[in-house]
Amino acid sequence: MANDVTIRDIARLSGVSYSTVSRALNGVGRIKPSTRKKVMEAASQLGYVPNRQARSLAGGQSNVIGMLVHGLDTDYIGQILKGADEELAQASYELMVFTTHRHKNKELSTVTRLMSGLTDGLLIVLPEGHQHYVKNLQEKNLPYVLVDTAVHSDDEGVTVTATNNQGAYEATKHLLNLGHERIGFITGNLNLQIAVSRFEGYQRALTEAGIPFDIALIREGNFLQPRGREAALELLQRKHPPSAIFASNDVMALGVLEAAYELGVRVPDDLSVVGFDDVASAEYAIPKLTTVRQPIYEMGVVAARSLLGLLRGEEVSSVQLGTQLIVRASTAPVSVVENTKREAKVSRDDLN
Amino acid sequence: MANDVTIRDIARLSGVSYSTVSRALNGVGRIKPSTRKKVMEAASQLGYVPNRQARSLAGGQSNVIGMLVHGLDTDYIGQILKGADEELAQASYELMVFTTHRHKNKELSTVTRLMSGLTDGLLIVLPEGHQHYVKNLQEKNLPYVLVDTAVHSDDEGVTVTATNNQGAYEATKHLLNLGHERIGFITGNLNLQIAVSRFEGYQRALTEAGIPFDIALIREGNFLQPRGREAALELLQRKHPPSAIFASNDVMALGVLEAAYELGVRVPDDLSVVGFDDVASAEYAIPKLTTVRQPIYEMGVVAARSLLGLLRGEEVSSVQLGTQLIVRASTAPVSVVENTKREAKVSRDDLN
DNA sequence: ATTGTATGCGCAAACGTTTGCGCATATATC
DNA sequence: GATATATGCGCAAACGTTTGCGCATACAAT
Repeated sequence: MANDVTIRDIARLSGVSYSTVSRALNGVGRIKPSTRKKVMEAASQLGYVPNRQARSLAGGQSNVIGMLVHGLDTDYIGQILKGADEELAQASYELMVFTTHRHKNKELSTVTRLMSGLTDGLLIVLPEGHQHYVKNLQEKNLPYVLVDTAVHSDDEGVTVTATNNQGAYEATKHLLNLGHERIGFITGNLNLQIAVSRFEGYQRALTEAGIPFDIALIREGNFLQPRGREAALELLQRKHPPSAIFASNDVMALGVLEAAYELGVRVPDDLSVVGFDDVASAEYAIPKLTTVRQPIYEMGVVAARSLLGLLRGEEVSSVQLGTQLIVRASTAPVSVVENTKREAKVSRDDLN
Repeated sequence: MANDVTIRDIARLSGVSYSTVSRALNGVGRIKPSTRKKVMEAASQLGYVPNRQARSLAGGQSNVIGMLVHGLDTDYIGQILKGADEELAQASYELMVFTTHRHKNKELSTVTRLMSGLTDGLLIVLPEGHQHYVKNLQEKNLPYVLVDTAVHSDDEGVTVTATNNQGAYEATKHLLNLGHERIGFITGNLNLQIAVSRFEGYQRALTEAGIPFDIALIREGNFLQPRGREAALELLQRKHPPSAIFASNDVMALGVLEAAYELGVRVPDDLSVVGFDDVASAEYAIPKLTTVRQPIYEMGVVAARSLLGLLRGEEVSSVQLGTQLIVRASTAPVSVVENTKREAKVSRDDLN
């Protein structure tokens, strides 16, 4: 608020006009290198900090990137934020976080209008409903990148996603390699493309192994822990329970561990459990959770990098980042006892 | 960027001058109620969204609140953010998150200068180093609220904190009531005032119960999980281990659970464990963790509310929010066996 | 030497808003 | 009914920046 140094102050000190100062600072237009140097020195001597509002008002860049998230309560968002933040910092962009739930009752156009001008570009991390924004943003030609969001057609924009299908495939294969044949699966919220992809990866691995897909081993989940617990309770209390459960995310997998603990089912002795994401608590779980690491931090980094590319006017294409199976203590070879028990029961259970 | 509606458009539609529109919108200055109504209607009809940069440039408010955090990787920050965000949303303020680590190499004045103008006020959530900012902000008279930060003198500003001392006191008392007398304690990072407060609360409860403070049961921690595990391993492998361990935060308590698991020490049968914070994973832990719930979400809410008060020019005083003991499954009465074993060994161990 | 062209820089308008000042009208006071 | 006061509104300046345009100057080509 108080006596901040402006480009006029720099102009006075360096003996040029303020428009020259602007050009020197931004490196645009013709300017004599020596003049530029002189101006830059004066600027740093005075400790000049550009006024972002004035800059953006006058049609320049605001050097602020907006990030649209639905809420801030998950570790998942935090990681993406962190990745994006650190990448943007290097390009001296500030990051502004907007939560969308708060605007629920407002018009979408309000949100986008608010942001154009305020921000130079947007990182959109919305599991659903992004379509509503996209059209608006394109009209305003505000550059944006969709993070962890599957799109239906290419012209919805640049996306950064993870190999959900492949990750689930590999996790399932890991269980198959351990000798598991009856593998329970708890889906995510199937409205979300990522949940569908993971489910498909699971099915693909089974098919490839020649194991018939058994609908009785599938439970629909919602990515939340209580549902993971309930689903696991159901699966484990069946006459012929699975020897492994693959949950579509770690939080639900923790619910599976909880259910197993309640029922006295030992993990990994009696039951192998696999999650997805590799959130922090996956490593703190007891036993430590085998999971598919999703490079969420890197997704933030890559998304930021892509957006910066768009801002520079470059051609940017969508990116899919690889997932990685992290084998910890919650998976083990299927026990022989379990195995024979299953063999004996299999005919009866099939009627179920 | 594109044809946004400005106050001049509203002026044209409602047949008044644009300065009248500004006054109507902001509710300042004299204006005829009927005119005001007319303007407001025109504004909403056109879907007007104020241009924040212009507003702030012209000396008005930006309606943006900045939040200063050191990083975004913890659930803890996420909760505060969420609380502040939702409170600010109601007052139609936007929240802009700045991470400070990124500015490490820059001058502090750069950060504060950047923010004045861009933001109307600041929420500062920095466990340490806030002093450097405070002076700068006061000079610029940018209102701010310090969250979860102990200050040394009142004129450092308004703070919102939790009753760390009392919370630790109650947790310790809970263990004492269960019959525990040898209670291990893992401190936080003792550079931080909150860690010191928790330690003092622990000591206060012991003193009050007439139990001598035993330095051998104290381990210095750092609020991180691996250190919690190591500290617990040390304590549990003593000749005469404690029957309970109180860790200064949940993450370290999870480390304690891990250590107990590794050593085959059953929780809560052989060892009671208490944490502090009540982070999400405290409830997912096995067994579910008894902990001191810190109202971090509410701290965000209250901090935002306080800041809004400051912006309105009100007199605002610092707030201390209460903590709450959440008893879950990781604590139990000290076992008789354990008890007798202790009695028998106590003389020998005292030499240690 | 003269013209042409490239280069360097300044002037002023523009971005959308707030707000002090002044003018006109309405209301109150005698 | 004249004067004083309150109220409602418009004008224009200001906030700090970018940028199109135009003017000088330098250098190259003729």
